[in-house]
Amino acid sequence: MNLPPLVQAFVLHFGEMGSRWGINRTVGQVYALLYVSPQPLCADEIVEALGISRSNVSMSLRELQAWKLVLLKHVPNDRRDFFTTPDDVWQILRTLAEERKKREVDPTLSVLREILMQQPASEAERHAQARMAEMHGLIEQLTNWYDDVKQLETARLATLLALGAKVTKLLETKDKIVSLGRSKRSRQGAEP
Amino acid sequence: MNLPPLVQAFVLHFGEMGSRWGINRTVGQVYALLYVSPQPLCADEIVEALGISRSNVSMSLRELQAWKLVLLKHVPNDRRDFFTTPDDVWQILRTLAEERKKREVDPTLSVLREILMQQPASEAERHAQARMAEMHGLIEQLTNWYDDVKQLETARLATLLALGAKVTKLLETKDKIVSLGRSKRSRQGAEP
DNA sequence: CAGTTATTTCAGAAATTTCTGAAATTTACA
DNA sequence: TGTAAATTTCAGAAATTTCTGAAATAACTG
Repeated sequence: MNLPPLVQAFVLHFGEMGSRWGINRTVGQVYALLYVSPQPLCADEIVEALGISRSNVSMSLRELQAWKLVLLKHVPNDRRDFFTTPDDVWQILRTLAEERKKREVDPTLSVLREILMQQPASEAERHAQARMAEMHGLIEQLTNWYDDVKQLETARLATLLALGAKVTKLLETKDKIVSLGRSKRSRQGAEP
Repeated sequence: MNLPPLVQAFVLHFGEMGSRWGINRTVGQVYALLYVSPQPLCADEIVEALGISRSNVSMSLRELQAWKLVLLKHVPNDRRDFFTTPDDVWQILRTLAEERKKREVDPTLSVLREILMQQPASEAERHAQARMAEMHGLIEQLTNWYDDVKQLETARLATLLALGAKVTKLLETKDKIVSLGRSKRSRQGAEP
């Protein structure tokens, strides 16, 4: 690996973290490298920087593109493919959330729903279904929130984050606001 | 594997999902089994239900206990250890969030901070640092929000979720409320 | 205490994942 | 077109992770 020390530290850390996330080490490193690179890189530059095989780079890039975390760029008068990461970190966060939801949360919800449709054949199954219903309910609440919030522009999202828990305090004392808020949409009772 | 079909479907799905999360298949299955079980199970019951070795069960349980996702229980007049999952799904969510933060987010923040302290030795390093600073800022905003929100009791947390994006809409039109909320900068601020 | 049961540890086997080099395919342009 | 550069594919090698059985340890019981 042939990188400025400071970049190397970052790339190595991302590699480690990658493994914890089911993403593999190399994929994590490639992403990290592109993320901090001042300009798009071509595959051979990645090979050079990380000291891994050309074919491994090809597969890692394909994976990252599937996640929409890395974009193909073309440089004029150069046949090679170049790659970058989107540069708005908030956008990156959105993409990550969306893709993880698609791959992990949605399939889980659909398995749960499927199971919950079935007729329990024993007390054990009845209890299991009740537990799964709790889990299903929780995930549904979370994804409803997510679906609602993901459409906010960055500035508003930042505002919402900054506000944090204070929101509920406000609501408690000022519940006319609640009813005002509820006029638009009706989800779970927000009453104290 | 020797389980009611409906439970088996759930256990298998959790096993699959486990792999995607860096958690291994067996650990996921053990968790799922305990989650839906009407009463605590001992290690041999898990061996029996999942058809895996006793030693594998022992290691999986140890892992789950380290994550605080599984608790040791004792049944009167029985020397064996029994295991359950906490039954409040919201509590489970909190635990999961807390542990993942501890293992993944905190170390990343500290690596980033460390790197950002250093003097860049080139233009490439300078740019890399700027990118890392953006990432650091984003993570910090998210963790601040999380630290704020995690202390809410379940009912309030549910309220906040139900409200979703509507919060920011409210703020826009009624920004005197913002300043009211902001008067107690830190969390927990009890309001008149 | 001796005997019994329960649990953990750990070396190596088995399974899975990752990575590579060579070959095949695609692409661009002369 | 033909050809050379760029990229992808893929079979198997290498590395890593997971799992097991046997042995060690610990915990209880009579």
